[in-house]
Amino acid sequence: MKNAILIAGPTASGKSAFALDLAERKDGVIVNTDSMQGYSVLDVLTARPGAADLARVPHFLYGHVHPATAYSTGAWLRDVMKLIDDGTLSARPDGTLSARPVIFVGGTGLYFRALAEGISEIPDIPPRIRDRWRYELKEQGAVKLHSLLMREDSAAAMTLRPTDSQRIVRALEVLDASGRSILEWQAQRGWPLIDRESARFFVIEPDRAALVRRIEARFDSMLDMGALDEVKRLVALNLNPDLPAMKAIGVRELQAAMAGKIGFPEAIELAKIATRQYAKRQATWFRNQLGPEWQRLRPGDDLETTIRQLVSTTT
RNA sequence: GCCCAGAUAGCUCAGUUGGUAGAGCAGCGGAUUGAAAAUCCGCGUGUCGGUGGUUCGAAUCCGCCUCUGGGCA
Repeated sequence: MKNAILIAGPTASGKSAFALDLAERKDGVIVNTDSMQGYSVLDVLTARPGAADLARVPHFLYGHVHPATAYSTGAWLRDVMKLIDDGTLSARPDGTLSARPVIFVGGTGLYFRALAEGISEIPDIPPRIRDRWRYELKEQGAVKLHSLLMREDSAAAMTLRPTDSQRIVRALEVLDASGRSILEWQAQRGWPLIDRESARFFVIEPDRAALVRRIEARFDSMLDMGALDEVKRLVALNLNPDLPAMKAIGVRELQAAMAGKIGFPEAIELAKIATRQYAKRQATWFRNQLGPEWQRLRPGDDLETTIRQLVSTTT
């Protein structure tokens, strides 16, 4: 896909507004590049674009997955591929097809990497095998599973810390399901879905202190917008608390407060802290994992000028 | 006013019989190939309330002062 525009940024950095403004002026469409905004129910807590935004510009892959589903980088990539292949992203309301600018916006570094650099082709893991290893993790703990991996696939084990539960489980389930080491699979690099030459890469890097202020104000407004009811609706689904949607920031905290385990002021403070810590991890990823093709938008940079240049250069 | 208990990292607190201090949380830095808002790693950031004294040496013992709780009036 040619002329893609990628916009990455930490939570509450204003990237969605930037993308919306740009999409509207370029007659473009927006594709979600965030692991949490794909889930339905979590409208408020994931700061998903609201009805007014959706009416201005076509948005894709927002709220299209039920929280009972364990969505993933691979599933997202397949969803994007489908949108590209079936022409959905290029279609205009009048039915004509022409190159419509596609803007990818979100905060998940791994999704951007998969999109722009590709990800190794690895077969899907049957649910039975996934569940088995996650069960073993709970039963035995990460260190024991790491020892097991060391016996079965020592090369992979040596690239992982014995405490890194998630990657250990991943290595074990890939070996179990495919009979081959995850390292062998990963040795074959994937292909980017976008044409890198014609793409534009932007990452918003806000001042940390200013971002903290925005995070706190935004969580307060989420409460005003019904975050508590949203958590109630999610809890009513009675899902496994290990599911990714259940790990959205604010869910655990507000749930604990509603159950009377902690006070509401404390829950709110904890959620704000978790959001700050998340923003910090995002900043670390963007700072160190994104290549030189990414244009860094620092505080004080004029986004309006950036948008004008984009509008005038590419179509 | 008197009595008691406190005052140590941004916060909550440890600190043995005197040897210039350390935990948790917060914070900062880093890793990151299909649940990534996940998972994991590293880093202590200090006028020990102030002041005078005892001592080779005081967060620690003594005096005075300041502040904060609680009690008695």
